[in-house]
Amino acid sequence: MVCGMSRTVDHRERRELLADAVMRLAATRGLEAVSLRHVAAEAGVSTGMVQHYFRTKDEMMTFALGMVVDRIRERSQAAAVPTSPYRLVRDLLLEVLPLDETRRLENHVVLAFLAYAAVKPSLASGLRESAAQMRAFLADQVRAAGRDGVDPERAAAGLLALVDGLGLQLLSRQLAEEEAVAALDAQLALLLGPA
Amino acid sequence: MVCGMSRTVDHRERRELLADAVMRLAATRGLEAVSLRHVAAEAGVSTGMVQHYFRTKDEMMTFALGMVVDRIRERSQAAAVPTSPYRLVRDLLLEVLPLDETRRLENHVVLAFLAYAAVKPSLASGLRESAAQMRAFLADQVRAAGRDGVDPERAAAGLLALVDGLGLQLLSRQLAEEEAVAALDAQLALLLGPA
DNA sequence: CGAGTCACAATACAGTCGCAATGTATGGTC
DNA sequence: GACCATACATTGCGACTGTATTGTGACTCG
Repeated sequence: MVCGMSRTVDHRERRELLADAVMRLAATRGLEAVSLRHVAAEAGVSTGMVQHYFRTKDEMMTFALGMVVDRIRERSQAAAVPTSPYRLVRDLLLEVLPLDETRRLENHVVLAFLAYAAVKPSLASGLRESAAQMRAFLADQVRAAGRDGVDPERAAAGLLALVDGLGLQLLSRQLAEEEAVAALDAQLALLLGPA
Repeated sequence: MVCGMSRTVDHRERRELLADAVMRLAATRGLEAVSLRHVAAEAGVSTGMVQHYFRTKDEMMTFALGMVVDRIRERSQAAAVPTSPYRLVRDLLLEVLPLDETRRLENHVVLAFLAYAAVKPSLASGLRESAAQMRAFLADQVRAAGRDGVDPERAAAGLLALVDGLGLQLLSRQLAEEEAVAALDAQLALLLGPA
């Protein structure tokens, strides 16, 4: 081999395997339960291997968070089939809400990291960028809907906040899934018309 | 003294002193930095004293969270001067948002505990109860406003979610304070009329 | 066919954790 | 003044943490 890549194993793949273990641990037992040994046990490998692929715990955490964020983003984009702005926005936001077990897991992880990122600003940048991206997209769609009397930027920010809050309440079981969807639909009807 | 109260010191007061230290630590360095020793150091006392007033760390955490929730609730009630439903709701929700440093601190703590409570359900009950209480109040006010076409329960849930999300984005500096207030006002105008 | 790099495993280490046990000083009760 | 519960302070312990170090096969390259 000429390039400096690894010889027989796929680094990325291994790191994602470990990050999956991080995610499961964080979601089921909290971020504080995420230690190198626990991650290794959860993934069924030795702690030495974890250290081999992540030189430090911070590196592991950052990678895991990035992976979760990427997955959410990818799934959101996959759900965005170009129909009406209304459907586009609705599908996108529904994809972000924790309405099934895997998304609950992911949102759980994001929440844990969000609380953690308030202390470690290096983690927050990824979150912020991803949110800004989605806000811009939402604003475009609201603008395309062309309802007069609504400021697209403002509406997008409001929608994003609403979805964040709904996700929060879904995670803590304060809201049933239908209620959350209904609340979102009501808001969409107000902003984008009853179409 | 006849009653079984403590002799010279006020238990409640001491516990609140320690819980204040917990809150400062949680807000500035994260929940994971909250240890008996750190709390003791932050409060300027010995770790033995912390143990004297809280038999276990869990007890300390639960008390601290309850204290924060109570403070937020008390301040909200204090802000509720009976004028129009619109003003009532607006003042209440504005009081919940992290718009100054102390409220940032408190919201920060609530967020940290919220992430933690997903794992320890015993902590979540207090949060849930407090939220349900506020939701009922909001629904009453929306009903009193009597805008037709809006379901009060649904609108209250939506408002609560919106405020939660706005708080989240304020904490992570994704939103400026004026933007958050503007988003809230826009939503209130939609729900309660432009009054 | 050495030489070397990669992928991992195992262990050691210094530090911190929650918690329990113990010591002591101080006030109230009789 | 004897007695005792309260209010701390101190110390120690076992478990656990992240990280550094070292060892060991396997595979590649010259």
